[in-house]
Amino acid sequence: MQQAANTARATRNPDQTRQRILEAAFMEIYRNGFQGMRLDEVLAATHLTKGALYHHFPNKQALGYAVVDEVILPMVQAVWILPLRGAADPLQALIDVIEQMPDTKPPEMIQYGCPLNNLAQEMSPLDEGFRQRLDHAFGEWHGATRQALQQAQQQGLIRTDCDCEEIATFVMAALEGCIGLAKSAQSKDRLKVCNRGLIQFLRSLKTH
Amino acid sequence: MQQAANTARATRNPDQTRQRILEAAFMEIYRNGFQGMRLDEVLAATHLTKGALYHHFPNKQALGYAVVDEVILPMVQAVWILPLRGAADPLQALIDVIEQMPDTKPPEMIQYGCPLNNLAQEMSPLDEGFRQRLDHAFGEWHGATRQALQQAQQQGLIRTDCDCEEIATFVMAALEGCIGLAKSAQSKDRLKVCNRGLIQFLRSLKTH
DNA sequence: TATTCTACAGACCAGACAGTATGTAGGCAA
DNA sequence: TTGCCTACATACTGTCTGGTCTGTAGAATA
Repeated sequence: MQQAANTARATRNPDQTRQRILEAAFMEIYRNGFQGMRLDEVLAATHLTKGALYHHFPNKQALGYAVVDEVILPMVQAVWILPLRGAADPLQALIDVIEQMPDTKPPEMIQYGCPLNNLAQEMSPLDEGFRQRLDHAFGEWHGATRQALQQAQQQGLIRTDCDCEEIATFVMAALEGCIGLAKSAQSKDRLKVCNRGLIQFLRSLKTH
Repeated sequence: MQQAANTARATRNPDQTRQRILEAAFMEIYRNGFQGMRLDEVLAATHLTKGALYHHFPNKQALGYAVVDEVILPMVQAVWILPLRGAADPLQALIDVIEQMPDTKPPEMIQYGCPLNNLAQEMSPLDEGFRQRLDHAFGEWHGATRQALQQAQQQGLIRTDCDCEEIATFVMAALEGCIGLAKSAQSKDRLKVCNRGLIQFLRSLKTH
């Protein structure tokens, strides 16, 4: 039995359909994790059906991979990488991004944490495909942070004995830790307190 | 139909049976997350059956709660809290615990991360019962860390302008972040690099 | 206009999985 | 010894879920 389904179907737009699926899948993964994501929920959110989903993606895993590549990775670039580009004072730019985070992205960030880290923590030990994609995103982020630190170092803003590579790694880890702890407490205050510790660390790198 | 099951069944020991279930459930949760844990796998690991499990626990959720209270919480105390008790130099004791971590607890810690944080990240937004129990564990840990810092402060080992409460929170967050990043990379080296950053921060608190 | 292909719709299926219902053997009390 | 309760074993069920299969309307093509 076949009816006209949802009365008015706009002219075909497969790219947009695919994008809608990706975004709905992202939200489901963000809220429930990849294993917790139900394809039926994604379809309900998009008002699509199995046919559409399996036309665009061969299976659940491929959908998950696409969410990482096409949603999460660009998100990381927008939030953590672009704001550092071409900053006059790279160290201050980094501090600013961290300081403003609690207020620029609530309340989802507090409630559900960091999409990148969530998925990395869940899937890294279970699926090498996920791990590599997520680790690649961390790599991009790390590169941008390291570059900002190195520029600050060249400008004489931070001490010359700082290992920017190492510090960039630690900054990423600390940031994810702060977000994670705030999520555990479901408290924006916790995030602010935690971030203050990180900022204190960054300031301790400054040449006095 | 009833047979003697596994030939020799030791005399009844319900407490031990319960403990075996708890430990197997912990391992399953540790590896796959709570949502990913399959009761059948727990039973296979313990060579028990549904009857035993549902005799000791009313449902999967209750089993999860018990794992937090009776396995994970004691584990946190053993790893992060007891080593700080009664240390002559509390700051150094803290640094030691962090520094030795990569070598005292591999390779599971690298592969699967921190049981406490894993579960907190997965379940905090989804189940308030989990969240409260896990947040309580973080609270215990935080208290011990703060106390160590305050003692160090009273001993004149770290600066008086340090907010020990705040720093303890950040130290926990940074540690979980380091472990998480190492897990994402599946690399012990990453953990060492990351921890070095944290230790650098702790040393920066010292009175010079 | 006829044909073909794309982009879906919707019914269906098989396996997995939490939970239940029932039965029973061992130990303890009386 | 009898009766009872605890500590399990085992078969079973309902539901959820990823995935498949078939069908079809619109657009492109010839």
